[in-house]
Amino acid sequence: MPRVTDTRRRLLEVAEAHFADKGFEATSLRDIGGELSIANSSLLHHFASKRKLYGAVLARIADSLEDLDDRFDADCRGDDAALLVLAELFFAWAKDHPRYVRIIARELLDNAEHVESVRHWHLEPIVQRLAERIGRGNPKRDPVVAIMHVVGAISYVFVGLPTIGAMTGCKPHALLHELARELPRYYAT
Amino acid sequence: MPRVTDTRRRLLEVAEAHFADKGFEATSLRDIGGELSIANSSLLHHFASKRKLYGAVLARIADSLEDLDDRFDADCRGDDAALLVLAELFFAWAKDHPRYVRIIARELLDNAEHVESVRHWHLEPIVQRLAERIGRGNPKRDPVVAIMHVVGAISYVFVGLPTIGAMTGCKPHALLHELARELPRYYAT
DNA sequence: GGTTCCCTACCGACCAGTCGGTAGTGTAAG
DNA sequence: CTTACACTACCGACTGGTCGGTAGGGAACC
Repeated sequence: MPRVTDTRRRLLEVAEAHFADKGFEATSLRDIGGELSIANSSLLHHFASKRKLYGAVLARIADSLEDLDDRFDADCRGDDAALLVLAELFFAWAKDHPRYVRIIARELLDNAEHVESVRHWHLEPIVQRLAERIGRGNPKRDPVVAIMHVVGAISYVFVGLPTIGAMTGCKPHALLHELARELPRYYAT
Repeated sequence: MPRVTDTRRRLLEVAEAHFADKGFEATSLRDIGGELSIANSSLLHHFASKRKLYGAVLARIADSLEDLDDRFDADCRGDDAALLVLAELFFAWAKDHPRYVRIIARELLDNAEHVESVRHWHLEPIVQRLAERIGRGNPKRDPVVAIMHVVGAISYVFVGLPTIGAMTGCKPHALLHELARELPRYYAT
């Protein structure tokens, strides 16, 4: 078990930013190391390969997703508006971790590796418990479709925010505020 | 104006598939040409550069988007449920052109170039007319947020379909059918 | 106190391979 | 003869990854 040195932590942070910005393929190890004035050979001393480094980034996302799941469990207790709770919770999570949202979106697009990462994230049980709980509160909606709808709409908005802002002339911050305000209109029981 | 030879058309088709599957960076000209047993230098005879080739793919998407806009104009005449019309129309479009959906999603993620492509697509006036029309029918919703919501949710579902299907054990086709059936629940006035 | 040994962290040089793109040649059709 | 299209043979730039080597800090031994 390797000690988590400071260098390793900083490399992870920089790598996360680059992967979120440009994706796995378009990011070079020299870019990442260069930002911290570290030779790529030194980077490879901390992470055995580019994929391992990427895996470490994905692992942090998985942890954060489990936190989110725990929070949903806590906030949902005795509440039948589970879908709205999920929407508001996921919105807040996306606002806190826009990079994670981007990386997940890229992972969905590069379906070559998605199976691996999905299994690696232990996501199936989370989604299934989610679906079960939401299905209980909203018997008329397909719970899986509802989850996709919530996560998809919110993720897409966060990913496309700068583009959409530039296109419509709206301030990104104002758009986000409006979306948050209107979530009940879409996801109330 | 170059004549649209058959080779050029086929190259465009293959390029589109590769760009949608793996993205711009991860796609090599040799991959594209190889699929048609054409040397990469021959490919570069038809398209002066990789970016130009990608640009040609984007141009086809722009054409298709304008068609979609025209159809929206036609279907919307005298209808105040504009948002639902948009949702159903976009759903059908995405089903017909899943590759386009993926390429647009990638374009949103790689915001380095998005400004260029958005301007290149003449998308601003389309979105603005859309927003105006939808704002008229749904005075209580922010029209821009509503458009993002529709396009985002549907796009994300299409992009993530194989992953989501594998995760939940649902058949992708069934999920799509359910989503289409439930659109009014989310987007009726 | 030295000496020796090992360890982690880091480096520059280098590897084989791939990338987008160029130059020059051949050839079949109009 | 010209034009369009395809080829082979390259090029320089860059990629992830390997290699041998080095600086420095502890710990064990004489």
